[in-house]
Amino acid sequence: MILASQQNDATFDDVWEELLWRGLVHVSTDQAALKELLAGEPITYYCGFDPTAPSLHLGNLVQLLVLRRIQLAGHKPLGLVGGSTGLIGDPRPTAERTLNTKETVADWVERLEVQVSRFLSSEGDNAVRLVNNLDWTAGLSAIDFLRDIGKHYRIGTMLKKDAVASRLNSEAGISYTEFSYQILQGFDFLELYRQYGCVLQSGGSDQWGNLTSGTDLIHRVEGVHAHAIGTPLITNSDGTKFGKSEGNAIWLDAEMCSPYRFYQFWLNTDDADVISRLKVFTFLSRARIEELEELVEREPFRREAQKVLAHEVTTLVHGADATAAVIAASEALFGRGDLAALDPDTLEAALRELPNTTTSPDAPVAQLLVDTGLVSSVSEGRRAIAQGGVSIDNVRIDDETATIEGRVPPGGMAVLRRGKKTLAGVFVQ
RNA sequence: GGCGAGUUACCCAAGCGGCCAAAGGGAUCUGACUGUAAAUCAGCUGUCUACGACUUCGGGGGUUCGAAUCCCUCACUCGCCA
Repeated sequence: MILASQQNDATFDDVWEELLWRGLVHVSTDQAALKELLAGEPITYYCGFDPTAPSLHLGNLVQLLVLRRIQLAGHKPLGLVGGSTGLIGDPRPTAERTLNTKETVADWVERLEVQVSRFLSSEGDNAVRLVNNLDWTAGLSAIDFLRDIGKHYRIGTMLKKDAVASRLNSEAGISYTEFSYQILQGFDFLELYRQYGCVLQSGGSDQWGNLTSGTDLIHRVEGVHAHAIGTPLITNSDGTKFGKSEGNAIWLDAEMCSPYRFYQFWLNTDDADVISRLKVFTFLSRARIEELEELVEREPFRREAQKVLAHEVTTLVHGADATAAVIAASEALFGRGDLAALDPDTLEAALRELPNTTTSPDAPVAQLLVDTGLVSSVSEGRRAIAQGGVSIDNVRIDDETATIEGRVPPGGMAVLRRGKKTLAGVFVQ
């Protein structure tokens, strides 16, 4: 339903021009050749997702949307979930990864496959096809691997890849396992070329070394020029990391990041970033985004662009119904100061959208902060209260040891607030 | 295989027998301002049955009235020499 409403902007010559305008191309192979390729007959292309967690996050969403935009231009996407690469671990610049058990990885693969398939159409001639690189590596012996694939790799080239070089220059060093990662990913591309004629891989620019590993291998073995697109790292203009909220990643899974939090994350986008986010994360037309850009300029306090952004992306990830519910909740809770004026049903629905807890009348406020996840320990809760950062129904709590007695009647409910915008619901028995 | 250096709280990094729950910086969080913004200023930042107690300085063991600090050992990292 949501997929059906998506389309590329017809005012662009082709999808390549649109990708450029949306700021989605940071590096790529031959630009002229890519433009021609994407404007021509349907090609098969892919992007891989490694199971490093039970859910994809916003960084992965960028890739999913790149896949979707190219699919909308008529091309055939392959969604690869890295059942084998997830067992090895892509080298991070800082430190060696901890290996997960095979069972864990297999479980995460299943979860990611479900998520990936949600963002791509599975209908028509260019329906998405899900692939798992474990299928062509599980049976591969170490000897065959070294003879058939390893022989095409030069150590000098491998050492020069940024991911490897930075690790070699760090105290962490790098294991042979992670060092080999680039070969596995290169082999994936070759395998997909052989099986499906896949000639394009997209990924984050931090994956560039792994992307070219594949194009180089295909060229060497098959004599064919395959292509790669590296999307830019999404950054916040204030220098903080994008895609984090209070230090936690924003996950696509509703269990790991509630739709309410997800919506709030987008709503709080900085003015300086909101336009580029609209380009990357929504299917809104160029005309519509330019209109919003003007609104940010003219009436920043209305935050129209942020509202549209939050609405669009939340709908994309969690669906229209969930989005309507979280918007209603947000408006109820942030709308006016007077919560008492809200009708109970609206309030209860809003509180259900928040992290919430049911408690007895003599519960200490500091404990409720912990129960609702607003803080991680009682100490932190007391600290927050001491700093004047905690309120119930917009009445500030000034005593660290306060209980809710007298503040919320038995059978009642209340809004527990920490800071300006971290909220939870409290239901009293 | 040999030798040397190192492993401190979310990150970087001081500390080298008691005055260390551990300097400083970054980051987070809270307050003021505000648009549920940015910038700026101020404050907080181990846990708890909370003016006290308990657990932390790679793991384990030991010396000592007392250890992040000394000794032994294991693991890991970095460098130099083979």
